[in-house]
Amino acid sequence: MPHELPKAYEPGAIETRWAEYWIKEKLFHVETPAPGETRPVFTLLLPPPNVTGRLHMGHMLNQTQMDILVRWHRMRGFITLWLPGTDHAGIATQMMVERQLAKEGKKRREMGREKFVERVWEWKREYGGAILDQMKRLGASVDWGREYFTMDENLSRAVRQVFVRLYEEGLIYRGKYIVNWCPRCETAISDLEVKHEDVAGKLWEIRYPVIGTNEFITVATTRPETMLGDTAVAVNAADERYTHLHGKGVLLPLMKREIPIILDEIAKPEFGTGAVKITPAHDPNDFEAGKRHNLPQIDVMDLHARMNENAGAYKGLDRYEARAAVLADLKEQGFLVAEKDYTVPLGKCDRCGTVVEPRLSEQWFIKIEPLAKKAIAAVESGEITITPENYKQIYLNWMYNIHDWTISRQLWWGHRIPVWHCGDCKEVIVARAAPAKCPKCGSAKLEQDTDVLDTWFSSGLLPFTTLGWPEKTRDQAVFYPTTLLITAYEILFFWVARMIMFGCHFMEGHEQDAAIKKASGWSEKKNDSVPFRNVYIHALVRDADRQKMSKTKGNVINPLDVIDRFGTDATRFTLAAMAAPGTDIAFNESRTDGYRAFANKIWNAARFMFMNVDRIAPDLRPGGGQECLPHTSKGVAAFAASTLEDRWILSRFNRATRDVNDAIETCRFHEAANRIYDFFWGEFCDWYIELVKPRLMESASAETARAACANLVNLFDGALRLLHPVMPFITEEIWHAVYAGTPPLKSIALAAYPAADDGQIDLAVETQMAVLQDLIVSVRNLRAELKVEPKVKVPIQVFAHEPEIRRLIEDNRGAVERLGNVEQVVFVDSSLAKIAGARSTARFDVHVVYEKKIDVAAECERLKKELEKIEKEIANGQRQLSNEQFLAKAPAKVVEGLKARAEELKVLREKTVAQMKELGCP
RNA sequence: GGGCGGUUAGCUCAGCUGGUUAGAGCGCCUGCCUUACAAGCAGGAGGUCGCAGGUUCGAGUCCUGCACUGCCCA
Repeated sequence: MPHELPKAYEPGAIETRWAEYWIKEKLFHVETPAPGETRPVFTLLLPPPNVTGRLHMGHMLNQTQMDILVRWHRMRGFITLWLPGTDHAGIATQMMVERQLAKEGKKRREMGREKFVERVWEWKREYGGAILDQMKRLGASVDWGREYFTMDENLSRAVRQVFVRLYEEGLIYRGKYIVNWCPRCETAISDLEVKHEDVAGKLWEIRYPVIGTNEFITVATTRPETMLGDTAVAVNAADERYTHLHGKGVLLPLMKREIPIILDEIAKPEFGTGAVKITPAHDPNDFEAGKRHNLPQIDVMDLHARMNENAGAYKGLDRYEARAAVLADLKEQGFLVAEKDYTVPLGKCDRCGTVVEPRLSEQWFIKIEPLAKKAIAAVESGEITITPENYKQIYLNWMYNIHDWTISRQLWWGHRIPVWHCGDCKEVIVARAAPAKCPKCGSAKLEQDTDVLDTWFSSGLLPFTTLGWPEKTRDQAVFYPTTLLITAYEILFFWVARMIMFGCHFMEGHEQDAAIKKASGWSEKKNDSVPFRNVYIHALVRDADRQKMSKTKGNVINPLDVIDRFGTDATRFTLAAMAAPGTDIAFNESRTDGYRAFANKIWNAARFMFMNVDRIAPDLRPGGGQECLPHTSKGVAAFAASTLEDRWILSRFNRATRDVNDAIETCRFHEAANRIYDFFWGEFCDWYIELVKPRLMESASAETARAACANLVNLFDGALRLLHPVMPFITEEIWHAVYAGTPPLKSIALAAYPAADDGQIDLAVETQMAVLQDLIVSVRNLRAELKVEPKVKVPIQVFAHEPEIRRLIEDNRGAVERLGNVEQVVFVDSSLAKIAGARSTARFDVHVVYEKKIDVAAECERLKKELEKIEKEIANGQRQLSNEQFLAKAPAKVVEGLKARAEELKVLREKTVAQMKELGCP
């Protein structure tokens, strides 16, 4: 196959083609491993995107990181399972479909539950796969054969099972409490779904007449409309201002209702007037106070937060209209004492932004404490690790202060609560399947509870329900606990914490297949009930100005747009390279543009390689496929290092390999990405390819050329595999081309990931190469300074301090001449430091022989600066070396290093001073 | 009110357990179409690491306080 690659890399077509290929070939499908399997396992659950969702940058970051880890493990020979799916997203989906209906002039309630739910399913079938289709563009190597949806029958069955078991264990209860009620969504929501916000508001002081006196008691409130439901006024027992009113009552204005003055801690003497109104049906604190004092609960609003019949004359008004009306009436009747500016904390519905109304209603709750206990233990004991570590404390703090969880939602879309109510005897029946008749009275008049469960209730179960629970399956034995969970901080409580609680509870006693557990490196873990061994929390993606992306601000960056412009690989690389743990990512397109250039660089390096292969050895293949498999091979086995640059690049490759593996292992994606970038561009392209060129030229012998070509191909193959997890598309494309379209495996994704061979790391060679690089850079630098015409080759003089340095330069004079644009290298026997326009290092002096006069003033300026730097460093070093404490306490390595450096600095100073003198610098 | 972060080059960010000379990308300046790549090559300028103390032989890195800034929770 001739390797005719276009001159510039065009990601679009290539990426689409491979994305389709990977799916069509089912490359990432994992069959259930049979008993006796001894390979290690890596399991990852994709945080299920919301079925109504569209891919955003957060997803892309999340999935890029997961895909890097997944591909890396797969290439290292792990049985690697990445489970994709979507979440039914109760409120969001229902809202979406209601909006669709509204356009047709239809209403949910007119339609009826059954028809509505059918309509949602239709919607789901039509649009629900959008986000997963978008994911395919990213190259996420998930097992599409195991895709799930939280409303699937098997997962729904598991949800019912969980509900019933928790109920039987006394961990689910039903009761009338104050909950967060969204009047727009017409449902209760959990604490976590309420977003708090401070807004400018008012504090009103209202006076209530004390019965049997001429006095008034003044209360302060931010919500005057709720006074219609007041059932007491509270004062603090210790507050002497009110001692004389103990035991008395007040006449509630507007309602003309007699209510008591009670003594309760809820009244803080230092706050406002020290007296507070108590509205048990509309405030969580008042609700508790009401219970303490056996107060009636008067609900004055309906589910739309409109005033109801208990609100007397205000019936039918919206809560804010009622507020205005109440205030006007109070003012008119002389009860309004004051109106002050005040910052009011408001709770808003996370989903729709409506101000939440604390509402008294009957709901289902989970008694969370027993579950939380196990979830705390799992993290405290280290059975689950959380990275970065500060999130561990955040998680624990939340767990310690956890409240019971409202799990019922007044929605139609979701898992309907498996509870039936007997129409005759009012018996409550909790069952896995619909009962035919009431077990208590035998009545057949049974009606299922109308509520559904919080979406997070079902997603909290996914780590085990996706593996077949409640059946005991082989999949569970192999893949549970999952290895890792990668997610954003935002859902640490919503999802991560709940998975831990449910996992530790329902999988208690579970044991992972012992051989696989050992092979995977988890022998030391004692608890196999946890849903995952590790949690990695990644940062938020913000816009280039560090602003949080939001639709209202209009600063949302659509990853697919970025992909269209720069390619998936470049976008993935950007996210990887910027993903330092713990800091948010300010997504900057200029970065992506830079990484597109990187892809282009790789592309052109490949073109260079192919150009030579086609000419010199068209039959050449990397190591006969040796490096592809097995997964235990190390280094670049087929590389024949015959020259300095060969030994150098081999050493650098192994070093990079080692660093990259370490970095990925610990989720330091930015380090992995940068390391590969530096190696590929800064070492392989900038130096190795340039150095190897002479051996590939027509003038070289066929044998030499073929050997050089083979090295190039083998190294390139290794570099592609090293890069593959981060840039899967371009690496796949070139890899297939390297094998002329007939690779030993279906995909580079199945080839072995490079492992470092310490035997191929050679520090001495790296040092030698550094000297040569230093020399070449010095020459280029001098040429630029002397303004030598770019095309003119000039001779250089070199003085080497030591014979071995001289030998090194002699042996590689060709390289110096080529890369330094040098006509001839002439060695001299004494220092050149004094010569104007020479460069000196501790190992050599170099002088570019060229007539043009140098700019003395500029050169003096440069030397002066350099001398200052040297002097400063010398002073620093001397201070330390003359300090006995330092000599005694610092590690020998540091002291020796400093001494050696001091020697070098001395030489450098002498040379610099000499040169300045020679130039006649002031 | 409680908790957690951040402040390093013009911009966006690295800098792991304190150790010789603080790095990258982009941008900027100079010069090059050197037959892989102008999405490129070569060279260069640019930082008292927010401020003030402290610990240490040694601090961008650890501790305390302050300033500014962001986020989460109630």
